[in-house]
Order: sequence, then C-alpha cells, then structure tokens
Amino acid sequence: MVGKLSVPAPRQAKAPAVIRSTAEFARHVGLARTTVSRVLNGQPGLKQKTIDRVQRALAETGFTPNAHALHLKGKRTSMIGICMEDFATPPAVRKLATLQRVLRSRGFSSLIEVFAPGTGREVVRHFQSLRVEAVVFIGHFLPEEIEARIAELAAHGTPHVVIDHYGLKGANTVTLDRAAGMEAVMNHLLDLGHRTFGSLGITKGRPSRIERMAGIQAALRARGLDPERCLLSVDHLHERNVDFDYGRNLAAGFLAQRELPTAFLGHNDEIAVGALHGFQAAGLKVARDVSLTGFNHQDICRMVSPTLTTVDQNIEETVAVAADLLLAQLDQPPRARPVVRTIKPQLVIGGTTGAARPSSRGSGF
Amino acid sequence: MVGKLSVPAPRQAKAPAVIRSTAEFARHVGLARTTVSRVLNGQPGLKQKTIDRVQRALAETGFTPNAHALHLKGKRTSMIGICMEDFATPPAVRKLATLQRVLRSRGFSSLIEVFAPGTGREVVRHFQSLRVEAVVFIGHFLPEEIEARIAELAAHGTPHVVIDHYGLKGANTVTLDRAAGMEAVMNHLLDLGHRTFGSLGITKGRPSRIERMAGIQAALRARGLDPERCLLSVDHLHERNVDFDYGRNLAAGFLAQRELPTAFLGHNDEIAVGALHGFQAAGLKVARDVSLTGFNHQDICRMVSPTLTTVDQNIEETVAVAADLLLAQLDQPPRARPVVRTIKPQLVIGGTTGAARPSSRGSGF
DNA sequence: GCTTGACGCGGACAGGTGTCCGCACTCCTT
DNA sequence: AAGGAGTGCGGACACCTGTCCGCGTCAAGC
Repeated sequence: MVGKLSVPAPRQAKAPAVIRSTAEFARHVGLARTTVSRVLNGQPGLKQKTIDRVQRALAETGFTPNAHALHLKGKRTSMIGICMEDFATPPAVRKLATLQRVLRSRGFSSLIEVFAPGTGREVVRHFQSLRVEAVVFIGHFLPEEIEARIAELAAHGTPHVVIDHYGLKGANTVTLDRAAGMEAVMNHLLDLGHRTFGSLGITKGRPSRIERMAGIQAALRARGLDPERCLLSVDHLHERNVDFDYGRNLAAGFLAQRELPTAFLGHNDEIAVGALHGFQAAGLKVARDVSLTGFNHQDICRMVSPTLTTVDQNIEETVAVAADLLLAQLDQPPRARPVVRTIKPQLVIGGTTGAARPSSRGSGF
Repeated sequence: MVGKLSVPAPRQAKAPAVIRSTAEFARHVGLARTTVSRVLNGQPGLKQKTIDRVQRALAETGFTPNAHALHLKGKRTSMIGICMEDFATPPAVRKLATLQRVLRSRGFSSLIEVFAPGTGREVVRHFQSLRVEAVVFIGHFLPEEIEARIAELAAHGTPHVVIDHYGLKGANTVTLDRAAGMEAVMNHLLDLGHRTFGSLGITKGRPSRIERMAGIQAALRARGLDPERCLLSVDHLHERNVDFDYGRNLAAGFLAQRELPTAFLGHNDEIAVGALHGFQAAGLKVARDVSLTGFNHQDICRMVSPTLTTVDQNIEETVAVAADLLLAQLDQPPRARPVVRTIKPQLVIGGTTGAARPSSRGSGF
C-alpha cells in the first residue's frame, strides 16, 4: 500500500490519467466532491474512516487543489513580486536570497523578474495580472521609471518596498546608510594617522545625508580638516568598465601622480582588490606603505592577502526590516506618506589598513 | 489627458477605488463587460471609437485581467518552477540568471524556490498547485528525494529538467562534462611537462564517465602513466568548510609532505585561490615553482595574481540546451526515456600554469 | 420616412473551488 | 421495531474570465 511508488506509473493501470480537479479526484476516491472538499479544508462532521480514505488517496495521487481557483474564491495569492536590477551584483543576489528565505518562512512565494530599463511597465503589469500581494525592488533603477511604477502600484493598493535605491519620490525605502559606513572607515583611518585620502571610484552623486561623500566630509570636518584638500581623485582619468580593472587602473593613475595619498577608499570591494593588485605590482606593501579599504564585505575580502578592510552591509537586518515593512502593509490601509528606513553598516577591519607612514612622498600637508 | 499621472492618486477624486475585474472596469468605462472583453481580446466587429475609448481607460487605470481566471478558462499559466540548491554558489546563480532571461524572452515567468533537504515535497506540491508548466532543478540534491519528486512530476505530466545533477534515475538532465574539463586541464599540464599532480578536493565520487576523476585518469593513461602513482592527495587530512580556507590548508598539507607534486588540481576556483595564497605565503612562486588550476571560471580568477588557469562551464550553452529540452516537452506527450545531454567545458589558460621544473623536490618518479 | 446593416447589450455557460442547505441513507440506541 | 443521530450526497451559488447568441438601438443609405 505504501511502497507502491513505482517511478513512471505502471503501463496498463486503470490509471485515471492525470487528476486535475477535485471532481475528478472525488470520482477516483469514490466520494462526493463536497465531501472531499470538506476533508481538504478540515471541516467537522466526517467519519475518521472517510478522512483516512481521502488522505491516503491524496498521498497516492499527489493531487493538489488548483491554486488559481482558490484565489478566485477569495484566497490570497501569497505571491510577492521581486524586481531585480540584475543578478550580477553579489550583494544584490545575497539580498534576494535572504528575502526569498524570509518570505518563504512566512508562507509567501517569490516571483522574480529582472527590471531592465524600458521593461518596467510590462513587468509590473505582469505582477498585477497575477495579483501579487506586494512588490519588492532590489537595486538601482531609472528614477522616473520606478517612480511611475510605484505610483501604479499605489493606485492599485499594492504595497511595495524598495531596497537600496534612496531618494525616490513616494517610495517606501530601506537602504544602507553609506555615509555612516564611510564615516566609520574615515575615523578608523584618521585614528591611524592618515590625513590624505585617494578616492577609488567614490564620486559625488546625488547629494543626500546618507551618500558616501557626506560621511567622508563629516568625518574630516569633525577633525577640523578640509575635505577639498584631503580627498584626492583621479577617477575622471579612467573608464569604469570592469570594476577590478578599474581599481587597478586607478591605482596606477595615483602612482603616476606627484603626490600619493596614504590611504585609499574603494567604492566597492572589487575596485579595492583591483587597486590592491595595482599597488602590489608596483612594489608597495599595502598597510605599511598605503592603506586601502573596500565596501560591501563580499567573500573576496577574505580571499586576498592581506585581507581587505571593508564595510559590511548588514544584509540580514536590511532584508528583515524590508520584509517587516512590506508585510505590515498587507492588511492595512495604504499609508499617506512613504516610510524610509536606513540601516547602519559595520566596519570590518582587515589587513589592508595600518598606521600612516610618518613621511610619505610628501602630500603637501 | 495624457500627463495626468499624478503620483499618489488625487485625494477627493470620484475614484472607482481599485478596479479588480472586467465588470468593474466596464462599468467605469460605461460599456458592457462583453464589449470590453472583445476589445481586450482583439475581436472584430467594433467601432474604432469604442476601441479607443477602452484603450484609453486601460492606460489610465492600469487595469489588468485576472491571470488566474484566465488560466481557469484554459489559458496556460506560463509559469516555470525553478528549484535551486542554494543562492550561495556563484555558478548556480549565473545559471539561474541566464535561465530566467531565456525563459522571460519566451514569455515564461520564473517561480523560484530553494529546494532544501526535506522541503522538496512541499516545494513541488506548491508548484503543482500553481499548475506550473514545467520544473527546473539547478544544483545537487539528495538523490532519493529529487528522484521521488521527478516521479511525482512525471505522474502529473509536468515536464522537468535537471541542470548539473548527473546520474539521477528517470531525470532529463543537462550537465557539464567535467571529465572532459579535467582532461583538457591534464593535457595542458602534461604538455608543460608535469608528471605528478596534487588533488585539491577532487575525490572519487559516484563513478561515471563524466566525473572529474574519470577525465584525470583518462588523460594519464593516454600517456601511459599510472593514475595511482601520479595523483597524490592529502584531502582526508583536512575538513572542508569554507572552500578558500580549505584550499589554503590543503596547500599547507602538501608542503608538509616529503614529496611535492609539480601541479595542483583545484576542485573549484575558491579552493585554487586558497591554495594560491598558501603557496605564495610559503614563498613559492606559482607557475614557476608549482602550477595550479581551478574550475568554473568565476570572476575571482581574474582578480588574483597571477590569473588562474581554470575551466569555463559554458553556462550559456548549458542553459540554452536545458531550456530547449524543457520547452520542447511542453506540447508533446511525455517521453518514454529520459534525455541526458552533456556540455563540453572550455579550458581557460591563465598565469598559474607553467612548465614543470626539471627537478622538483623529487617526486619518486 | 423606411429599410438595412453595423454595433453594442446582456444573458448564459464553462472552468475549479469552498460553502451552504436540504435530503437520504446507515447504523445505533432504546 | 422504531426513532434519532450521524454522515454522506448532490444541487446551488459566487469568484472572474472569454465566448456565443439573440436582441435592441442607432445611423446611414435610398
């Protein structure tokens, strides 16, 4: 009775072909459709023997009620739409993985699409047609496009949350406080005696209180230093294509200059690792000759030598906050104003940062 | 008329709240439900003016027919269930990303779940209840569990394909020919004069013609060499936890031995990079003193110095073949016998492999 | 002004589900 | 043996859609 799970289904069975509805299933069991339905939904007033009969047939045939019909009857779809910028950014993938796990544990399934420029309308329409209960955006997008989509979602009463893209109008947002991250990095370096800093891809973006540059400037000013003179850059000289190569080129660019900062701030870990190789190739000993930091705390930070000082994104917390924010909206009337939460990152000290050399090549300081 | 996309919806509009059905939408437009339906489905016999009226309202309200009701009417769900082993393995994530893109381009959406041991039944049941059109498995799973799930899918006439897990009974499979990959690696190293090889995590798994060890042995035998004497291992001495650390530990393990092979075969890129650091920390110059290879051709291969010689998985082809195999099953009766396809990988030569030193520490050869 | 064709309306059905309700059968109890 | 509780049956409805069909309406052509 139990071990009868033969693999491809016996050839000449009385096989009810494939059971596709409760009606067929009931016929197969020899009961009325309503009776089966009552068993499936745990209603009282049924003999234990009958219940067992249905359960057994259920296990044997693997029949499952049609989720679409259930939804039509008013049951929630328990589907969450997730829009990814791409699958190529490791931290974004980690957020997706974490989010999927969290949603799963709360009984939701994840419908994942890539939200490429121009396809946004289509993607969101598709989610709407499937009546997803909410939509999550992970990454950075074209502001006008995502704002339009969020407006559409709001018009339909579909909750949403944006992870990482800060400053969108009308958007519930959870994002890392990158300023705090850079401030921690700067304080670490300043404590080590560094006074001149090279930017590796960190540029002034749309100014905001949580943007990287804001944290750098705040840390410098807090010690009475002038950001204009302390922070150097050769970013404009190089094209950003592959981050690793970009980092190496930036390092070479700095080395070609007259004045060399004592510390370098990588926009992310790949760029920092690229610069690490650039410096090492030039014969410098990183940490002793120059200090170097990354951002994101990816696996690669531990896979280089010395290990990279970097900033951890606190992805678990980010996703937990985002999920809470999202699910809290499900059974409530839409909020009047969007909610914005920032997450504090954490400095991870590795082997690429050390005390500033008393006298570098002369920094004009 | 067109620019009226105000963001949070005007406060005191005559707002038809949220339009959830064609009936409501039709009422909003001022037409009969059937008329609207005809417009939506492009049926003839309608005045252009009427069509325009509906289209305009459609654009304004963003109404979308309920996909679940459509499916109930017989329309295909166009959903594919994807079971991932995890999100932590970069090559697996790249396969997922590629597959998602390919499926999207063919009009299918991806429902992604993690197929953790013990949860398989639940996951597949969930897919079945949503009436997905097919299921893809990416990664390695418990053989009995996945075989049972595939049998269930087959019983319901749901097509499937397994990517990467070779040797499952009754499973349509697309997998990399790892033996061919290792054979290419070995021929490359043999051509460079190497005769003794250290295994970095490559063990004899379930023997099959496409398993790594088979390729190593084939290459050695083709040159009249004895695998038993040429291939050395200290794998058993160390615990495999974090691959990078494992690789470094293995390198240290070999260095502690009396005889040092001239070439080392990494089970994957992380292990190889770990070993690279291990060797470099011991003062060896990789490529000159020892050669080293990885597997998978991840980004990290170019981010170490020297760049890692490795094997590319040909992920694009793998996924294309898998998708074709999957979609070909959609409109056809189930095959009697499962289809198994193997993909040829490609050697990528980097800077970690070089000519064998004429006289190593003595290899007993 | 009348005929005719074009066009929109509204009722009906199917698809799978859960639930309600009246009915009939079975089996136990007295 | 008869009453009654327990239990299963089957019809009906709603959910939302696409489609068919008969009917009403309106405008154009003569």
